Amino acid sequence: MKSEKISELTTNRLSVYLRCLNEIAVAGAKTVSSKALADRFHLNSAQIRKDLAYFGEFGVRGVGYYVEALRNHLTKILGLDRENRVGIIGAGRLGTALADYYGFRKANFTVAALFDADPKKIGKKVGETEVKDIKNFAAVVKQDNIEVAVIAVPAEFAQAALERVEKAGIKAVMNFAPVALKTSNGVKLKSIDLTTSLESLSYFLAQPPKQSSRNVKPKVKDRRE
Amino acid sequence: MKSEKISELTTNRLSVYLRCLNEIAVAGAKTVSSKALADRFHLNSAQIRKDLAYFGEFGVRGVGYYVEALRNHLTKILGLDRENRVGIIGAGRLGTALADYYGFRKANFTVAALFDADPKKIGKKVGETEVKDIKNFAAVVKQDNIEVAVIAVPAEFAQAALERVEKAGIKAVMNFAPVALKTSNGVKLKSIDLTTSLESLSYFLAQPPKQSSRNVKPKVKDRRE
DNA sequence: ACCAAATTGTGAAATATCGCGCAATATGGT
DNA sequence: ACCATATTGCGCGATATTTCACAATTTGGT
Ligand SMILES: NC(=O)c1ccc[n+]([C@@H]2O[C@H](COP(=O)([O-])OP(=O)(O)OC[C@H]3O[C@@H](n4cnc5c(N)ncnc54)[C@H](O)[C@@H]3O)[C@@H](O)[C@H]2O)c1
Ligand SMILES: NC(=O)c1ccc[n+]([C@@H]2O[C@H](COP(=O)([O-])OP(=O)(O)OC[C@H]3O[C@@H](n4cnc5c(N)ncnc54)[C@H](O)[C@@H]3O)[C@@H](O)[C@H]2O)c1
Repeated sequence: MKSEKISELTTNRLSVYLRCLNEIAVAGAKTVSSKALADRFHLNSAQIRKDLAYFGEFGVRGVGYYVEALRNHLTKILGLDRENRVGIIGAGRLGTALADYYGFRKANFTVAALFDADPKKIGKKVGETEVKDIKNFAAVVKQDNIEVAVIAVPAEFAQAALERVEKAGIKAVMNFAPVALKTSNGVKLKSIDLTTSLESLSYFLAQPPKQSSRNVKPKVKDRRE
Repeated sequence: MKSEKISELTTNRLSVYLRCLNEIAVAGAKTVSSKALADRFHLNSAQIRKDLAYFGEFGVRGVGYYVEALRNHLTKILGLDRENRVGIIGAGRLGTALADYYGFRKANFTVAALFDADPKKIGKKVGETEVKDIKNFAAVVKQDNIEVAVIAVPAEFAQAALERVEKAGIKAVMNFAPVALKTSNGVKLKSIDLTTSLESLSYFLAQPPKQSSRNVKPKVKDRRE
């Protein structure tokens, strides 16, 4: 067990490991080796052992990892053992699609409210979730114990939305607007940029990596998608 | 100009640079320096110069980069100078939200068709786009010149969808299902995993970085989101 | 014509991340 | 009890990526 900084690449992988452990648990296996886990993704087994070792010695030499025990550890490490209450800003196509995404619930996230500025949308329900006036954001956050914000408004309003979120004291934000946002200190911002992902695919089609021995054009490396 | 492998981190940044250049062009500036670009994101200017230098010497010493010229170069490098035709598999909440996402059009992507297995959805229209029977996937791909597939089906069907996509000869795929997919050689897969992103936020809330009294010293590193 | 200021392109140093290889240790068979 | 096999934890070298730092250019002022 080290006391080092944990890279986000590691925490992302922990999430993937946990998902996999859940499947393995359902399948009924009691233990799993780093090698067996590694084979499921295209990962190196040492990578997995190292990721886990940052948080403790969970494995048993000669045996592997006890599935249930490791599952519990990862659940706790990732903070999935307590409810995370979420507010989504922007009740548009994306915001409403996210509002009842089962993946939220699975990770112990509950969408407590949607927020919008459009009077036509305010007061409506999306599934179980009510659309509230963005003007009341801070109050609703306080009342409903919201700790996580999702920004799903058009790019030009995203920075303002973020600032509102920060003023309300929220420390974890997921942003879908294709724009670089500036956060204050201590606020964790995770941006998911579809445009960039798309354009990266486009690059691949435009500049396909050559297979031939005498390649002149650049090859694209392939890790970390 | 080097003849090295281009990392995906670089191509992602190119996309961000291009977006920024478009804004700058609208604002009317003729040239821009790597420093000015870097200040817009939280990037090092040398990083930008190096990213660009992989593809040519686009800058002028003492001056910077000509906005229009660089914009054209990046557009071409990223393959955004030609239409990319897209098929979305899964006409559910996410698939339909994506179907008329303006970010697609902006990057010169056109959604040619949605595909679903549900007879109730087949034949319906989502905006301009018709929902077609997934069984006819290969034929529609051929007829409509589809080059990019988006997988937006439940996780348990995603691998099968990918195999169908590969059989149809498609080389670029974006996947939203929270599952590790196996691709054949030469196929570019870009997975966007909301669950993992969410859980990474949860980790941050559960394990807040320690702060020393004077210095804000994040325990979790923050790059590459 | 010359100089100061701005700014690129890039080799080299600094960091960050990954993967090899192996001692340590648990298990099961004999 | 001993040995063969499995498999972890981890030091350390290998790769990948970022940042530094500076010579080389260009521009504009005098
Ligand atoms: N639709 C997609 O598939 C998709 C995919 C990836 C990213 N995005 C991005 O996500 C964001 C939302 O996309 P969308 O397609 O859902 O857009 P949308 O236009 O359907 O919805 C945006 C919503 O935000 C609301 N809004 C505007 N200003 C607001 C404010 N200040 N406060 C609160 N609400 C406000 C609008 O009333 C609207 O309901 C955009 O930035 C878009 O680029 C969309
Ligand atoms: N909804 C979200 O906000 C969201 C966000 C991120 C990721 N995802 C992921 O995206 C995927 C789709 O999510 P969703 O919420 O749109 O689900 P959904 O249930 O609303 O839609 C899934 C659609 O796929 C269709 N489908 C099922 N099997 C199919 C097959 N073999 N071929 C073609 N179509 C098939 C279904 O008929 C349905 O229309 C899931 O994997 C989900 O985990 C969803």
